Amino acid sequence: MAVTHTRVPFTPDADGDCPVREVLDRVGDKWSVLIVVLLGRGTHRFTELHRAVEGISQRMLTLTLRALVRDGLVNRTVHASVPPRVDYELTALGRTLLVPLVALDEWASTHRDDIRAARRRHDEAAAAERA
Amino acid sequence: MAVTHTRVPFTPDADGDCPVREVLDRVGDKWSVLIVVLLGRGTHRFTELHRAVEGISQRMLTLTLRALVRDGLVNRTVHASVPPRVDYELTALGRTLLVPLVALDEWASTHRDDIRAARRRHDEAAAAERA
DNA sequence: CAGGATCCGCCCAGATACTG
DNA sequence: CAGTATCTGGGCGGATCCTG
Repeated sequence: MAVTHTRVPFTPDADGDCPVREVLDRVGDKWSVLIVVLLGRGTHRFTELHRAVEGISQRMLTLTLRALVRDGLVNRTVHASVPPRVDYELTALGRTLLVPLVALDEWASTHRDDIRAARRRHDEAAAAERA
Repeated sequence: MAVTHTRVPFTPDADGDCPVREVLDRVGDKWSVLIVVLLGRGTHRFTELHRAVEGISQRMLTLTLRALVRDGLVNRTVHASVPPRVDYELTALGRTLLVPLVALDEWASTHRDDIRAARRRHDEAAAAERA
């Protein structure tokens, strides 16, 4: 490969690997962020999450949670009882992730109107173009 | 439907809409973040970006840039010359986005080893399970 | 209740060829 | 140089059915 010169994604490290990609693959995921933020408000059970996230399929919830557990962001606790009860909660690591996510949330809230306005302007300009 | 109670994605607004989704659809995108950060370092031409991002197809670069321009995050400037020259640069809005993105970057850099370790632990535990 | 397993459609992204 | 246009497949995610 010898990718010499300007490989410039987000502070790539010496290994030539990009740490941000690993994170973004999780953040970029449609559901992960939602779930992390939700769990930031407290422990939840599977079904609670299923209802709360709304729109997520059972399958996706399972897969997303598995990935989060694997990454050490979420703890899964099985209570031996009938009916079974499984609790999900953020790990310490997961809670630290909450900070930048909230920053992003605030940016989104602050600038959503700007983005919408920009889109409207852009689309109208494009429409005028075609006319 | 009547999803009254706990619909809890990221500070949903009165409209029932989630501003974060709009942002995440962009941030989550594999390339957008890379390009925004790249442009954070200065103006670039199409081909420069194509080389720098590395791995991105021409098509995806075009589509990504279009979306960013539409959202008012990036300016596209066509210089009437031969050969043609098109410059891309962040808008003021785009530069404000840089801040939370860098926060995320820093989180990623700081905790990448934690995540890797967690994954290793998880995978080894799973392997031991099967044995 | 908390998933696992399977099937399947659809969309997205890559590759390729062409153009102002 | 900076794109557009078209085809194509692989994968992601939903729906459905089943289990401890």
